[in-house]
Amino acid sequence: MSEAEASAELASLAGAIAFHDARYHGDDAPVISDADYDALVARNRALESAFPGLVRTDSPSLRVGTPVASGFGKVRHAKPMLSLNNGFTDEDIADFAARIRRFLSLSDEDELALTAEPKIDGLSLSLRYEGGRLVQAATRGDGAEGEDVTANIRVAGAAPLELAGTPPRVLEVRGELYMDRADFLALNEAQDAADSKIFANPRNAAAGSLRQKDPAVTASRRLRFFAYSLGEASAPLAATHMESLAALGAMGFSINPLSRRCTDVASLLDTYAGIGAARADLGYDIDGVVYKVDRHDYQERLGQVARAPRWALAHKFPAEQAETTLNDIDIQVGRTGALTPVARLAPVTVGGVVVSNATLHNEDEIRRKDIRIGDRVVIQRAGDVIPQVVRVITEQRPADST
DNA sequence: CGATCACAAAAGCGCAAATG
DNA sequence: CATTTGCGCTTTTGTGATCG
Repeated sequence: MSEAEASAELASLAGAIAFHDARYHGDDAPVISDADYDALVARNRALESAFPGLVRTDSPSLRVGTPVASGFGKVRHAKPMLSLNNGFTDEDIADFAARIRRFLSLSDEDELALTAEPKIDGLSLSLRYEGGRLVQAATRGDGAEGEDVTANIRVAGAAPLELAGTPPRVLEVRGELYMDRADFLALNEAQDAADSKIFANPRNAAAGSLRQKDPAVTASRRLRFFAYSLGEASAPLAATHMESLAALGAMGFSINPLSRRCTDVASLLDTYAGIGAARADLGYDIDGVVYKVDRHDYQERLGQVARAPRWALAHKFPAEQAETTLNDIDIQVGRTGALTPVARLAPVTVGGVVVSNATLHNEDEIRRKDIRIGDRVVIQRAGDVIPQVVRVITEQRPADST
């Protein structure tokens, strides 16, 4: 196919898809089947990938709310949803603050206020309000495009459908959807009683509840939401992060009560220690503390690097570790045919979750750590999910067992 | 020019829904 | 009813760019 032919077909596809979008979204009266629509979109995508130079500025693949083959629609975020850089040591935190001071050319006398707030272990959402009313709720997705979960958020009762006071015309509120530990345990008891599947942890339970096709199921789950930042806003709420949070609270959102404003690194670390000490009693899971530059004008000047803002840092809690016995090593065949060795472990509790498998990543990893069947090993949960073998403790091994 | 940094891609787990 | 697919979350890894 020539470029000219491709260009002409892309033009006609753009027109056709726009027409059907309008029928589907605007009047809720589609004139072709979903499958036929999907075929148009797929054709458009195929042509675009064959002729990247021909991607139109009005390309359907770039548009908001383009429905996909099945499940939830896609939503393109007005502003990208970023992730956070991580820090682990006190030194990382000091470096973070120093880097910001340097970037902003602040003198030692200039105040640099940073906020500290718990990093909730849930899923981030972007809630879009127009005229004070919720019009769209979307998951983070890859940061640029997420899933439309509006219908489920409407019934979840976690965030207001209508904002109190006089909100800006357009306001995107971002925050974390999560499930309380108590609600998680109660849900699992109910699931158990009904012979249904048990959820592994509150985050997965929240994610699963949100992805329900039937909003009635979502409505029956107790989901909660902490607002922690803004996306697109037709007018700023305040000049600082703390004041923005207060404004969000006044509009009807839950705001995490442990957020603090600090003016030096020592008090950041104090807050971190305090939140860490309170962690077990919070009622919900957190996996660290997030520091943010308080002043919005500073935030803007700092901008972002890669997919994370320069003005924020996640101070992670140390990974929880436990000791157990390596019973066996299996080779697992992945979806793409990749081979992954998996450690079969004597079950052990790490961070409230019973772990019996851990990834060994690849053969080199096994050799490097000299891991063999029968070893006593230390495992840890990296991040949230994947347990891994950190090191080998004992040297007592059955002969020749790799 | 070697070492570090940034970034994308790939992988795993748990889940829900689609598929066969 | 079992398998596959796709998503959210996270880390690892390979590669390319940049810095000293």
